[in-house]
Amino acid sequence: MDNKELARLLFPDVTLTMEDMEARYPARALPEGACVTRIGPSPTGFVHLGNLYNAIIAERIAHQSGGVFFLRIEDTDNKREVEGAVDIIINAMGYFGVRFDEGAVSDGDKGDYGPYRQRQRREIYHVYAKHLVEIGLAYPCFMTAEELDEIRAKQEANKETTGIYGPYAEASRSLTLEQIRENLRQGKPWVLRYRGTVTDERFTVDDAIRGPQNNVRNYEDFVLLKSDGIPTYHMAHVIDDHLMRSTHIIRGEEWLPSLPKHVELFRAFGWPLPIYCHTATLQKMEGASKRKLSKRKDPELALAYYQQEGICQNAVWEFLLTLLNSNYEEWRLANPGVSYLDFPFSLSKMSGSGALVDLEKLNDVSKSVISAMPADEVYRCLLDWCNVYNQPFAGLLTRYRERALLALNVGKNSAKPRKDLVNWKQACDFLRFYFDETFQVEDELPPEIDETTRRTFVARYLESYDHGDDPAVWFDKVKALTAELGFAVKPKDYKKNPELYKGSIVHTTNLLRIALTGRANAPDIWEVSHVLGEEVVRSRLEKLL
RNA sequence: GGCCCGUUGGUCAAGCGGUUAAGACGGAGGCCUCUCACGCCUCAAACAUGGGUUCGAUUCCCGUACGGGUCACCA
Repeated sequence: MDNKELARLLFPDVTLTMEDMEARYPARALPEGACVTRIGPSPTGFVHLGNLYNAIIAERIAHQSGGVFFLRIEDTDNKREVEGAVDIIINAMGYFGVRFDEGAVSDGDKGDYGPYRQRQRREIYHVYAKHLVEIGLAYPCFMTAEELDEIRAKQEANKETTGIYGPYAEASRSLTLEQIRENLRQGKPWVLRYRGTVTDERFTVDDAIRGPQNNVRNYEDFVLLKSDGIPTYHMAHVIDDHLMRSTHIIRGEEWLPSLPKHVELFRAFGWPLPIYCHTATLQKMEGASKRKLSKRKDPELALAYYQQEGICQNAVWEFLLTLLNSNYEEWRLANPGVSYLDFPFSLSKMSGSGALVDLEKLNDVSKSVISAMPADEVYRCLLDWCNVYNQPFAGLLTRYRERALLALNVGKNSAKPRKDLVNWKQACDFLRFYFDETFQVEDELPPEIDETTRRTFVARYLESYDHGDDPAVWFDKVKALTAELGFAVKPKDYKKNPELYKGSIVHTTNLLRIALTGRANAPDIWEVSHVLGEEVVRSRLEKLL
């Protein structure tokens, strides 16, 4: 068989060579040690946490080393592609603060190593496909789906390893040039297969996360080009990451089993292997066992879920960073107020086993993150979110901007800042009482206070109320009034001798709190009063007269 | 089923031959306190299992069990 002739027959349009490709995509001019990484999502319309998880690793590795991080759209499967999916990916990544240096952008490409959409790289792949045919490492296969099924059924019946390899590839491998020419002339569909080697030979690849990975050398005649001329993932990965000069391949562990194929191809082309980093799969608890997060059953897997819930972008990063590098929390404690981007991220600190996504933990991280953010930043984020998901509230935030900023600042200046806000959705609910439009009395007034006492208390409170009082003076007045009406000023006194009092200061302050906020659980009364302003304070209290 | 990866408290995890086996979330109790939140203190809670190697194994090796992944013209 004349391989050169076969190559010309199969790829008549290919005129460029591998050398041309090398010239078009030269090695990147980057400082020593700079890493080039990427994410390669498929445009299925569904972006999940795992995508972000891997994106964060790749982004950190690249930017921490002064390298390049890019976005490549892996759209080789046109059956799964969804309209607008590329924008969904770009927007979701953008929402969570993942910034690309180059790659696919909404209306095209940015960068010198494109195209960054695999379907547009068809000609590039064909150069390499042709080369493999020329050197006898690839051949066309005309087997139909039915024939493939038959082979599989036979293998299963014989308890043999399934797939196309060795003897099962013989029929296709041994087609003569004439037979191939004839098949092509008849327009029979074909795929290009790699010529595997059935052997016991093993090889070891060092995974940056998992250490040495030992595997049997690829024996399969796996598919390189599908019948539409588009490559499979295996082929595309090897060629793209070589030409785009990726130094680190960060991808899920589900790729580990196909590593032999990739190593085989890198060697066939004579290229150096990139550094593989196979990440653990995010898991979730189901009953008593863990399982992989699935997009069908787990809404919290979709990045869109975090957007809808209004989970703060920084919180998601911090949360994922704690999963990725266990020393992150320790570092954060030692470095409050510093950007998470300053954290020295390390691949070797990553665990090879799957982490469980714990929403409780996320919420805890989230509370701390928001609590540490300055009020104006919280305001900005909250407003951004509301503009999309809660427009009425966005209107209030805009109309009462000053008051909202004050409200978001409540408890912030203390040594132990409050952690009232968990996410933007919950924040809208929490902040409702600051605005008359959304204020409502949700809790019962304390039953310890009868109606007459209530009226007297409120009337006297309003009489002596001076909006200019500082917290200490204000509280002294409350205490005096509380005592005067027969309530214990110290809750402990009441606890000890309940018969001596009508109730305690807990009840009188709760009366004020509920009148002002509608809730028994709310921040400091004095602070709230000063956010609301004297007019609102008086009007809300007067309703109790 | 074959191959691959993994296994420290409920969860995330530190540990890298000798430790009272960290820490965080969650849980329980307490303190602080005008409620709540915060903060602080205390408690309960773990090395899957059987063999080796070793003076000594959570740590190294092998088997077993369990969990996960993968076996496509999907990525």
